Amino acid sequence: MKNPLGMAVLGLLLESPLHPHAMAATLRERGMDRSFKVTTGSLYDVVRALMREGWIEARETVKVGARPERTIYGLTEVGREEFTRWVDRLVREPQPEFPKFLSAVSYLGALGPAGAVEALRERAERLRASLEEMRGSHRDALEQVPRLFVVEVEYAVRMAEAELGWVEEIIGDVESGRLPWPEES
Amino acid sequence: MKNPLGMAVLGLLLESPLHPHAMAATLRERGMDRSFKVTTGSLYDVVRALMREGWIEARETVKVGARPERTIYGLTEVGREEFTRWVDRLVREPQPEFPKFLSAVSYLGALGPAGAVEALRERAERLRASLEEMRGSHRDALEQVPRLFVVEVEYAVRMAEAELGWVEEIIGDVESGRLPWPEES
DNA sequence: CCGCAAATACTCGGAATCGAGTGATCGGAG
DNA sequence: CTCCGATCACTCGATTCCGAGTATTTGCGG
Repeated sequence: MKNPLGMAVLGLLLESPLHPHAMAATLRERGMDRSFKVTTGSLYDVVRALMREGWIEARETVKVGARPERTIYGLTEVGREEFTRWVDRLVREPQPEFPKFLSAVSYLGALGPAGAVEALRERAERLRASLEEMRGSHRDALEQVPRLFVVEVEYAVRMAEAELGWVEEIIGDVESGRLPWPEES
Repeated sequence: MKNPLGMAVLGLLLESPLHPHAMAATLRERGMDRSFKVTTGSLYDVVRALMREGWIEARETVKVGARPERTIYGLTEVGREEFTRWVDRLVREPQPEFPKFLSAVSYLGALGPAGAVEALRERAERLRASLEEMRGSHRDALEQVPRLFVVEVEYAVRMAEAELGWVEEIIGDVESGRLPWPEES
């Protein structure tokens, strides 16, 4: 059980039993798909895995019309405990992450000074747009629910701001020569 | 071709032809394994994929003693172009990322105010340690190579600082009641 | 000169991932 | 009342990922 989507499922079932499709729908409705990569395929795999571990259980299988059956899953006592343990662990222990931008920056040299500035400018632009959007949805959400339920957006905003700041600084450094390009290329 | 490790391979071959094992060794030596997830298994898959695309080619197969053969790969003209395109694209377009901490923070509520503060404190501690280490290796590296080749560490440091700042702020907010826990839990 | 840890170089198969596909039902425009 | 697109609910298999395993060789402490 390494897929964070499993954590999201447990978190949802804490409130009430659901069937997989409803889980995906709810996660998307609440904008949690910004925090979790929720793809249908993986979802069903994850649910099966949680069953195997005994953290959730099938409550009932309902058949409406001739559609595929909906199996409704609920949390077990163990699942409730594991959920907390899971959150706690991920909060406590920073995991090594490999964002694509980090990879790309490692080879920034390949773009040449002009190309690098060009590309970084575009990134900055896009970051500003995405920040705008995040701040908007955060404001909206705050009118509906307590702040605690939106802290993850505050975190995302903060990180995006930091990245934007760094990108702008590097653009400045390249243009001013504080970040020189070693000969050729 | 989505695996960033492919980009790292192209970047290395830009300098000189290598065999897979040497690629892994070089990447680790240079500390690039902080930017790329370099696992042997994936490496050989990635090399095969790059071959399929025609971005690299087998140069020679050397047999030393009774060890497994080493196949040495070199960049093709297409590969050289694709490398630049790849870097450019990843710099320009922010990709949606799903760091585990973001997932965890979404369910911070589950820990209760005291538990959350406890866990966040530990994270802060670990972040400070990891920052210390990154700053050290950045200083060391700067004496060996031009700044351009270490910008990715500057980025990583900046992001870690931002996260630490946010974590400390949230701890303060919980303790001061600026981030209240909605009833129960 | 003996043994054993580290380095060399890769293979293999199980597990995880995911998107495209399937086929049914529902709502509503005409 | 009938057609069509959206929604419902899930399955399937191709691809990717990766760690454990294999088998040799080199270096070196005693």
